[in-house]
Amino acid sequence: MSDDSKPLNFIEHIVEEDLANNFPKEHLRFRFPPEPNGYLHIGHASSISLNFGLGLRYNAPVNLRFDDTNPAKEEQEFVDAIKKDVTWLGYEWDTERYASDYFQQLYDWAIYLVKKGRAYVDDQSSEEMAAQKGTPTEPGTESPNRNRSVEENLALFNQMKNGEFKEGTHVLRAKIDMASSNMLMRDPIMYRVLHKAHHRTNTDWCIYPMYDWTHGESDYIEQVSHSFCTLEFAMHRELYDWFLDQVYDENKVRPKQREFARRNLSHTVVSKRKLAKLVETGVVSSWDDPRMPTISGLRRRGYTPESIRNFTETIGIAKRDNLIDVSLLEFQVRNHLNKVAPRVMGVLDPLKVVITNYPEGEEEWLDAENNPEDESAGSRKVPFSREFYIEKEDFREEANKKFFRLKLGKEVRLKNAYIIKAESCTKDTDGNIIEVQCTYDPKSKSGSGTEESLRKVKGTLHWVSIKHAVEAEVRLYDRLFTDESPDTHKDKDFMDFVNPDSLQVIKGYLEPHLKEAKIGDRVQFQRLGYFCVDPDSSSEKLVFNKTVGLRDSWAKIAEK
RNA sequence: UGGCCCAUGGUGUAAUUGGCAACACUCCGGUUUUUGGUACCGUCAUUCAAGGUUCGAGUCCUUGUGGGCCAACCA
Repeated sequence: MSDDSKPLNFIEHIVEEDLANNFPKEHLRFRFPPEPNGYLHIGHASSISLNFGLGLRYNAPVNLRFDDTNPAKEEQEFVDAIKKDVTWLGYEWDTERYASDYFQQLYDWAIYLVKKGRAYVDDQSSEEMAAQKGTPTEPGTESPNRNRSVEENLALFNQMKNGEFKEGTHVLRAKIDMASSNMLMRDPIMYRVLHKAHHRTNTDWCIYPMYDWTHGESDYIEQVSHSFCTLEFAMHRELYDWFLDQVYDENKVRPKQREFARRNLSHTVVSKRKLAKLVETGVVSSWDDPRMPTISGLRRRGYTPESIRNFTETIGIAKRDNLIDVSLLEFQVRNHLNKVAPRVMGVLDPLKVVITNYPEGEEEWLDAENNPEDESAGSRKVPFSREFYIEKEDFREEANKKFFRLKLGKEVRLKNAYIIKAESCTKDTDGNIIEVQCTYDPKSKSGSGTEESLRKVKGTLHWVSIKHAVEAEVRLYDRLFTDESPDTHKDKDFMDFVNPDSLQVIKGYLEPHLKEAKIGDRVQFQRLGYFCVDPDSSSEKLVFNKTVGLRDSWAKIAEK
């Protein structure tokens, strides 16, 4: 089911071309193949929506395959996290596969290659082999073990398998071409000895297949028609094809590897190794710290699956190097949250206001619209009283005409409430304003329909009645790195660019019904931004994360 | 010194495969607004350079220039 309303990316063009050349549509099959050695990040989101998107587009199955060939780095914890993230993003895989499911088949094929004289056991040190490998400009030299007899190779490989050798002493290599201009073709390693327990096969094996030997054959076993990976694997394609040639049966689908450019997001890093370092060094609290570009971090930050999917869709996929500005990502959350997040009022930097002509002890519950973008969201009641908070930055003793907020002698509308006028203010001994005294127009109540209520005043402020306010911890986030591309500097480490002020924890005062907010709830604090309830939150202590601010054109005017 | 890949506004992608350079974001300017939000309108590139083929080139060819990748018992 192809959707022609949108232009195709180059990957889709490849599939379309194959279809046009009579590749049977029902043989289309894709896969998303993460290594379970860390958490998924925003870069993976692109690969996920590419592969699963293709599945949806052509109604073809997509496997979730764990590339688990290195027990030294992989853990069940990561398998679970990856499954959770893919599901959360809204995709369904056809079958859950593991490269480790194919260890026996891979081993049998390896024996077959040995028998064909296409693979041999090498017992040199890695240093020796590296020296023989040559350089990109000079051909390598052949290993003295390259021409062992089949019998000897079989025997040695069997000993490797049976655990008779120590790690690092023996490998199985493909016999290809030590003079190839492609370094990967210079007799690459297929198996190494690793006396480590695997998270799924435990100690069944002590030899483990390398990526190149595993990946293409796994695609072949699963009959994946198109195997998409990132550009750094482009050189691997020749090897991928060579390994396939060894076992390929004409009657089966032959997987095709093609490469696309990894997506780079500005002001962050997307490499598991670097993300792991941020966690290990305590720069962030965990893999799901809301500042992390991981899927779990974005989830905790308040991002929606829709916004991430829309992001990957709009940035597309291509082959050139890129540095995607975070503003493209932020736009997508704002865009989605604008439609679905209930509006509430919260004051994060409080300044007390007293309405001198409002009866002491009185309170009234005013109607407040939950979402102007969505009438079905209904309304709620918000308590109003003589004393309330506004944001400090919303009051100035005096200011120019561009300042639409509260200033002495001028009027402003309190959202969903009354028009008030600032009469005077009091300061502490340091000269800081600590309270503003106002009068209000009792006939100006929002929604009352009176002439006064319809008066236009330039500014509208959010507020929270002090007596009714609920307190909450609010965590504000800034970009994790001060540089837009922290890991591309040859002379500096990415850790040098860590933003020391990426987290700010403050106390906020919220309208009372937020006491009922549940973990994961997303709201808009009007005029401030989108926030969500953090998992650290409890009935005793509310904790909110700031997802993203609203567009703020006042900030730009104020700068001038 | 070898091989492979890439080059379109500030950012990311398109361009019916040789036929008027489009979309989204950002920026700037404006309209609407009981969120300085949203929505809406408008401004912002002749496609890295130089040649060539062609009636016609972002698209094909050549040569440059610039960038990325390749020598882990990682994936």
